[in-house]
Amino acid sequence: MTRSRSRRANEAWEALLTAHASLMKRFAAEPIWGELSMREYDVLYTLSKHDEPLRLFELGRGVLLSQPALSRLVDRLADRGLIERTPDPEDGRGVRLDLTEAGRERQRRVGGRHAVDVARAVTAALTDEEIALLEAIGRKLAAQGAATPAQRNRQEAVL
Amino acid sequence: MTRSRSRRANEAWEALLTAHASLMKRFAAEPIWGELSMREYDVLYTLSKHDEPLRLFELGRGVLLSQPALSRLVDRLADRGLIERTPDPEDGRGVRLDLTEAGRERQRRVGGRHAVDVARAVTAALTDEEIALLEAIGRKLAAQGAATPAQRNRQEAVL
DNA sequence: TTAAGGTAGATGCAAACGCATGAAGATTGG
DNA sequence: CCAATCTTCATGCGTTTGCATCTACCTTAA
Repeated sequence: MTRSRSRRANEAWEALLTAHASLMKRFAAEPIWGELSMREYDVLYTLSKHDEPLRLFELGRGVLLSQPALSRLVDRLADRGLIERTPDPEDGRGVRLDLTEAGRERQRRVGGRHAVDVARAVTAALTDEEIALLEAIGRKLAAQGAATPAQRNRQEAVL
Repeated sequence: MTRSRSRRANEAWEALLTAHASLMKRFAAEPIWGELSMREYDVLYTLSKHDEPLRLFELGRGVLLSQPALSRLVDRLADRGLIERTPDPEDGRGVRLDLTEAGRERQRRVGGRHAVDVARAVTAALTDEEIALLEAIGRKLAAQGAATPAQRNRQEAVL
């Protein structure tokens, strides 16, 4: 019945969490980051993946950080000249974020070294087939996480 | 050649990161946590998995947190009566950490609700086979992360 | 035995975070 | 058209984090 399937789902999730924590520690310990924290790098990397500037809230979808924290993280990166912040002409509330040339260059430098470490760790642990499966499974899970934005009006509605 | 394999490894890792961030946000948004942060819950959960008390540094292996931060997080949980902290009789430097009855009870309560959410998300996204694969792959990656504790004496040794 | 070096955990302090809230532009319904 | 509501981002403030460092204890080797 469902019992076993739920249990297995939880065990798989725990395995994912453990893998995440374990490898993140490993990567964080590598002497490749320079002045960047991993979170800052994550933001630079996300921006580097997109050609058009991103809105702050779009950036927020990919980053595990509260909106105010992200807002200030972007502040700092802008102060350091790695990110350009311009008001969105199509939405007076919004901000358009883009890498500066220095930011793009910095991302490439650090990203190149980091990619080596990632490849080393992942290929050492998994076969080609497992790597492909991990990517497919990760995408499915990510899609699931993004869905169903909210339906929590129960408790509040009652009071 | 190695090129493609490295690239695939990086894409798989990115998929894992995205899945992690996406689902963590989802779970964090659930109204099940009460007075606990997810990090605090993580510590309670880790302790609940072990019968004997854990050392602080053992706890640290599973938690993505610096040693001082973990030390103080445990402080707070002890102040709240959820964790018991006793000096290790076999190692004068060490501390033995265990859940109090209140801590165990709190973990069970929150953990039960959380497990439901995890199962819902994971089973909605994956087949039984994928769930099994995710668990196997996660364990392999975690083992890889834990291995090779350190061999960074190159740069330092040179100077 | 004891000096040198290593490991476990705690603490001072500045930086970063989350929550609550605010200001301002967008959107929607009457 | 405009009031009410929602969305986007910023800011005040108390809490938590990380880095550097310290103390205390363990281990090793001479």
